[in-house]
Amino acid sequence: MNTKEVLLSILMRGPATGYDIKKTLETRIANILDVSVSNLYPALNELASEGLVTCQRVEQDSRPAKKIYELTETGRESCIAALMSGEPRHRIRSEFWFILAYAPFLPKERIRQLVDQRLAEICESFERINEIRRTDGDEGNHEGQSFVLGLASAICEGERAYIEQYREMLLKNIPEQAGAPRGTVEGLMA
Amino acid sequence: MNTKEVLLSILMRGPATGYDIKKTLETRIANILDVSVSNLYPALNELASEGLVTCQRVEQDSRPAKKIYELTETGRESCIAALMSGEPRHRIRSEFWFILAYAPFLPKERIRQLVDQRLAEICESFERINEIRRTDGDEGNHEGQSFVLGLASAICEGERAYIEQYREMLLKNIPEQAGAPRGTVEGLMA
DNA sequence: CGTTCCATGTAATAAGTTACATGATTAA
DNA sequence: TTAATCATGTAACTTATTACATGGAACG
Repeated sequence: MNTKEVLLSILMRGPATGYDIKKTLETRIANILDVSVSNLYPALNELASEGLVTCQRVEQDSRPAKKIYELTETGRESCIAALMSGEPRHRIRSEFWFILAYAPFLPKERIRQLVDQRLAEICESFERINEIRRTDGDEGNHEGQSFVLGLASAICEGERAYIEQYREMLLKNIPEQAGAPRGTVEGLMA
Repeated sequence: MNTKEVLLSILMRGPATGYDIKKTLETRIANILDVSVSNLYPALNELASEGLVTCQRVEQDSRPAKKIYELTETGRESCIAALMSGEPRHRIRSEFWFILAYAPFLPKERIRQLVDQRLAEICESFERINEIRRTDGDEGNHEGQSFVLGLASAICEGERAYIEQYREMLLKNIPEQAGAPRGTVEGLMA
């Protein structure tokens, strides 16, 4: 599943400008699927030249001109075909978790800083998600959307609760100064 | 944080062969940080030519020769320096969640299939994590390791519970046949 | 007077993915 | 006999990241 398929899926909900899509990627989708925004405009132009979307330029006064992208019938079919085949992957890439697991040789102060930073990040996404849920509450027609927002929210809450519960225990077991590693990878694999 | 820094961090726990590291990436680390394994051997060779690790070739009978990589003092310092600076990112890339949120226009049968597939995946990682925790239980010296495994396990359990609780509600709201999209992105952003 | 919002892009480089390539041993 | 484990890599291709580039309007 690549950027173009993501864009087509978003456009299934209706026409939008690049900027609209960018906002959607940064607010709604960031909690769910981290996509590179910088590739947005080139990708939209490619979709247009492939005939999967149409592009209509609209002049505005006292604002830059915008381009409204809309799915063509081919684009709609192409999107559905892509989402019907292929198995979706669920990937986590948490440098934070990795460091906690694989770098207990760092000074305690650094670990403490990382934990607090992560807690702050979780609170941020938690509030971002709940803000969206509050907004969506008015309109009733977001089957999958509200399911997934609830899911993301539940996971944020779970991570927060776990960290707060075991935070002190983790820090207690780390020496104040940077320590030496112990054991070998072979030992760990045994 | 790139592949090389991940490799250095793993080698902080002791010398290992490429294959050892590969196994570690696939079992322990896969739940935490999804890294490309294919880049492993080239990256190890680059680390060796940069003087951050040493490489010792060991012949074996009735097995292919292996190469044991070990951190140099420079490599150790370089690893700590990298992990002390830079802010770790926590990214989720779930095509599964995205499809549920942005593609309720897919046929119900496909959604059902995706949900069941995800549930099976969660069970797998849950068991993989618990297997590792059981193994680690014997040795006592994995401060961060057990913290993070507990965290990953708690999140798996949270996701599983949420999906099982709301699964039927989600499916009930999706029409049997592929439906039309409604609303616009602008509407959703309001 | 500085920052955020709107609105669009390009270019260079770094990284990740997929497929290819080999080959003996051991357990089901 | 089929698959999995051990053990290493290369090459081509597709993505992602980072930095650059512009410019007016609105808000505090």
